[in-house]
Amino acid sequence: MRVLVVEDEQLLAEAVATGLRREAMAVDVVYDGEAALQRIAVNDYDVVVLDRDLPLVHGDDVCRRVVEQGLATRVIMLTASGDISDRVEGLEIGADDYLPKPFAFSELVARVRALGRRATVPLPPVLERAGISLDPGRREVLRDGKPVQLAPKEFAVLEVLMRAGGAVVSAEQLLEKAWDEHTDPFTNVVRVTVMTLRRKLGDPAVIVTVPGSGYRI
Amino acid sequence: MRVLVVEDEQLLAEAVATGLRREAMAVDVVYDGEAALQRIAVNDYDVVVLDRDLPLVHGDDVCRRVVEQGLATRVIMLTASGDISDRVEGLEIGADDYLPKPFAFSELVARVRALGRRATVPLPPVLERAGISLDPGRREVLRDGKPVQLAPKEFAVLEVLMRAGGAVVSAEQLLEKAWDEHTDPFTNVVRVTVMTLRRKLGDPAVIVTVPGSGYRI
DNA sequence: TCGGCCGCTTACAGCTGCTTTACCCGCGGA
DNA sequence: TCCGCGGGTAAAGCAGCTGTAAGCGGCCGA
Repeated sequence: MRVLVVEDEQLLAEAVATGLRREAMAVDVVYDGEAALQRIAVNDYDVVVLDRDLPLVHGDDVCRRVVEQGLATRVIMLTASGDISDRVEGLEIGADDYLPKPFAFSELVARVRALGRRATVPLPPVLERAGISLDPGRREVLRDGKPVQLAPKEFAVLEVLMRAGGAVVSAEQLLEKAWDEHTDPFTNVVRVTVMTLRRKLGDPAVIVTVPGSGYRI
Repeated sequence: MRVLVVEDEQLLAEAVATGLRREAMAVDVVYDGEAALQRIAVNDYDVVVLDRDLPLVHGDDVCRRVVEQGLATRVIMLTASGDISDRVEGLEIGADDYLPKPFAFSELVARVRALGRRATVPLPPVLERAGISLDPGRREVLRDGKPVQLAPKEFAVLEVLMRAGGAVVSAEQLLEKAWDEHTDPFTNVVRVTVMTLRRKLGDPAVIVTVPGSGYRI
């Protein structure tokens, strides 16, 4: 879990950071709103622990920016006063949680954890065709239900062919999608890779050659 | 909801108690720390409203005892000052909430209610997969039911892998999620940490490497 | 203050897989 | 018949990835 702590009071900021680190979280610390915006732009945080009263850029504005950009990042606002109106304001701005100072540390940990749990990314769908099942997320290929061990390049080529959905894919297109741009255009790699792929996938053949055009599943 | 109010200033104690009773809570009142410990040992309170400066036994000690005994009881500390040093101390002791005097009564009610809710809704976000059980709250890992001792970094890496739900996680992603921004991008830590993790988790292997891509559970 | 654990780096060995090279076959047209 | 071309296959070299050992500084608890 990656966390950014934004708090101008350095003593408190460090205390919070070390505490969270003890909970096995990866914590960055900044002391003003401007630095916070920079870090958020660069890194993909799960949770931002955000003081409201910040130098340079106010905490509310930092929070708004996070919400505007549609990031998966969650925000916990810290505020000096325990006023209820503050809480309502904070949630209106788009914070996901709100914690009045002074707070119990265990409380903060629990809330950071709860927010981090929400940020789960959906897995990409499994591609199926002609007895082949290819799972891009798990990097796993099944032939008639049996796992097949593929090298990275082989996997990449098969994935391109599967995504083409039965259409013919030329060797040039395969080079373009499965290799980077620095490869020799007169290379033989595609033929070799397709060959090993065919061998590993076994009979009956799933990759057919379309003479003069390319390959197809 | 069962509440214990511990406050040596009898006038204030009774005022708080009647106020909470009006909110349909069952409230007991004691005026010193020793009496508080007795009551806590006997009754199963949802929330304890605890003054810090108490006769006989200090509020901090009462709070520690509650935490040590692993009770479901939540503690709200009432502190005379909203001082920074108080806050930092509070982090260590383990109270669930802090309220600086003087406070608005509505605020106290809101917090007691919030804590009571949380007590009834225990969060069980235990991650399970492939014979591994990981409890983020308790920072505890079980392999086939047997506890495994992990260093914080090892725990963080395992947590990221578990949350990925069987998807492949690249070394870069692990760096991103389990380390902070001060790490060298060309580092070798991931490999080393994964190695020690594998060693500690024992056979059969749960973390498999996907060549060229990363790791997967 | 000391010892041990933790996190990290460095160094290295083994090996896998990518790529090139070379060669094969079959086919169609001159 | 020969030649060129498109395509398949085997082998080998090499680069980069991966696992592992060893060591070191720092922090924390005894």
